[in-house]
Amino acid sequence: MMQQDPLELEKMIRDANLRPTKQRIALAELLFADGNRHITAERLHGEAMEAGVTVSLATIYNNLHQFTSAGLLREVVVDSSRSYFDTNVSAHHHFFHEETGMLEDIPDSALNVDSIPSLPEGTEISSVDVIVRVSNIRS
Amino acid sequence: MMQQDPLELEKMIRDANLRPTKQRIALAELLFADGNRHITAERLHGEAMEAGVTVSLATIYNNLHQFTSAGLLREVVVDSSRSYFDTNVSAHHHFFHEETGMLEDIPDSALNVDSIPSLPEGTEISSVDVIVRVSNIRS
DNA sequence: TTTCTTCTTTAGAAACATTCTAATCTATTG
DNA sequence: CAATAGATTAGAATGTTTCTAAAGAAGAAA
Ligand SMILES: [Mn+2]
Ligand SMILES: [Mn+2]
Ligand SMILES: [Zn+2]
Ligand SMILES: [Zn+2]
Repeated sequence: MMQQDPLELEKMIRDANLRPTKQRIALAELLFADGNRHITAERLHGEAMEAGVTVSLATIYNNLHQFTSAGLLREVVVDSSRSYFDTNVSAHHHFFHEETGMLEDIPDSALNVDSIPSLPEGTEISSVDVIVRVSNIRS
Repeated sequence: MMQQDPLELEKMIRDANLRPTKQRIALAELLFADGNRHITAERLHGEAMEAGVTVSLATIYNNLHQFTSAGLLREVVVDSSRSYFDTNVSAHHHFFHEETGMLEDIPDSALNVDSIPSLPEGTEISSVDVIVRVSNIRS
């Protein structure tokens, strides 16, 4: 994504059939203005507060899901107690830092999933998610 | 695992430095007697009730975590709202059926993760998890 | 077996992330 | 501006998991 221009963000929001409200624009700026991000609802809420934007948690969740439906975000499942949202919607996989809870992209070119086996009868692939869980080397 | 003999289950429990209580043995039977399983806490609780074993949810969680610590189970993260426990602790990956929430093993031989990229500085791999999410083909 | 200690189970409360409700507010359109 | 559809919000509710503290059961010692 990597948009900075508020006008481009507004266009992006409109193109998703959403109204460019104050809150929505502010969240889009936090999410998309500075390159790729992996963020939880709670952290986005915290950043909005820090940025002086008062926005409720319900609105955070509403917008994260609406952006996800519009294909502007994807949800990454790495933790059974929290949802992560990824501004990089192109094909790629992740390192998950177990100590910090941080997600880091693995470029698609750097990891090959070969020979996916025959799928269960009557099903089609929805996505293939690879999570490489890493932890700090204990000395 | 695939043990059936209650005595073997008791030995397994003792080897994990746990006491073979009524509840623990009953849960071990449900988990390990009939081959590999992928199960949530809530469903295991339901099965215990059906089997006539009264056991609290707290005990279900206690034992799932204790079995996991002992290497008898592993936790599989596929859903940001529920934990799945897998009786197959050998290296393998999973199909996740999005409609039903069921997990299915992919034999390790049937899927290769090649060329794992260089890890972030100072980290080591804890695990590599591949989830192939599948859904029913919509006709 | 009795006693002692440690581990285990339990009900219920608490924690926590997420979703829902329904009232209020705002953007858009005519 | 008026009308409408969409958005935001506080707070309640939900669902899963964990915690607390008390009672119960298992193993060890005598
Ligand atoms: Mn969600
Ligand atoms: Mn857990
Ligand atoms: Zn990513
Ligand atoms: Zn499995």
